[in-house]
Amino acid sequence: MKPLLEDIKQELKAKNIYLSHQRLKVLECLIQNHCHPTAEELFIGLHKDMPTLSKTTVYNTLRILAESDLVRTITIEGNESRYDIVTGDHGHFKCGSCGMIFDFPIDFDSLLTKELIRFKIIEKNIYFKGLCPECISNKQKIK
Amino acid sequence: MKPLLEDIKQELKAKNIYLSHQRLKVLECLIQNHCHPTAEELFIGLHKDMPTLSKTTVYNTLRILAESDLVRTITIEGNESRYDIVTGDHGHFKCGSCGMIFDFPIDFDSLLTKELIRFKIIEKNIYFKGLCPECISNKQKIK
DNA sequence: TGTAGAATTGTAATGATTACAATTATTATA
DNA sequence: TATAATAATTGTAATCATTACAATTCTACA
Ligand SMILES: [Mn+2]
Ligand SMILES: [Mn+2]
Ligand SMILES: [Zn+2]
Ligand SMILES: [Zn+2]
Repeated sequence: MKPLLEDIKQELKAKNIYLSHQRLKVLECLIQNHCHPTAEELFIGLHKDMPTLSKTTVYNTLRILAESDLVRTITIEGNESRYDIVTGDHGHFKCGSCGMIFDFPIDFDSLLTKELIRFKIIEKNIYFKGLCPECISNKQKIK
Repeated sequence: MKPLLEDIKQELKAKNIYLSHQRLKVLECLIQNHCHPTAEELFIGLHKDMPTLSKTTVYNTLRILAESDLVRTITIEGNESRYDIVTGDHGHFKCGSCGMIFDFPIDFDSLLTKELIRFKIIEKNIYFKGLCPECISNKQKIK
């Protein structure tokens, strides 16, 4: 599940991708924050300790990591991409009230219907929208 | 599954949404083309017969229809929204070679894990990416 | 140490979508 | 039917995430 930085470093070396200071910081941030941040959020968080960091570098790094399958790009909203260091199959739930994104497990085998038998599946994505338990109970209180 | 224009007209009337000429044409186009078009594609297709049509109207119409749950917004790529007149639960497969988007059935009950038991699910989305049978066989020929 | 190649940076460009104000169409009312 | 109020459409400008690009800086290797 949760990947270790050391393992990722190994994979990067194996794929001949140079691990610069900036790239390392982006990776660390993704590993520590499983909140599926946007590029902007990553930039803001990293910029505090790295005032010279460029937003372009954040985007470049995320693209390289995604192309190497070390990061998964999540598109839920259409006007923003989010990034997930957990690349294994799992679903995402976005709460429409607080905006939080939750992971949940998925049995992908049960999804493979006969209609897809002749298709080659490379990437699988599932996301739900609705209300998280916290926000549901908050609404109850207001009533 | 495939909705009829008459049924949609009824629903619009029930929801007090005025069915203008432009909105009707957008709906007709979505019903006739199950290719999950973008707003741009809809605009180009409709503009031939309706030179006065504005792209803003296409966007406005799609937003209203989506808010009324008569159209489903599909975000697969992140830099473009696509629209589907079929609002019932089903999955989408996008071929990375030809770009076509295919529908496939989904057993959503099998997705409801205990982790989501306290969440209120309002919208469910599944999309896969990969290669369609046609493009797979085309690759074989090249070899 | 010098140099070629790669990474980073800052800025400008792109492109989808939205905001807005003016115009046009529809509906309700007299 | 004429009039006024309301709603929809249109064209243009603005927004905002992302990308392109050229200049600068860094890294690895001889
Ligand atoms: Mn996740
Ligand atoms: Mn569909
Ligand atoms: Zn919530
Ligand atoms: Zn294909």
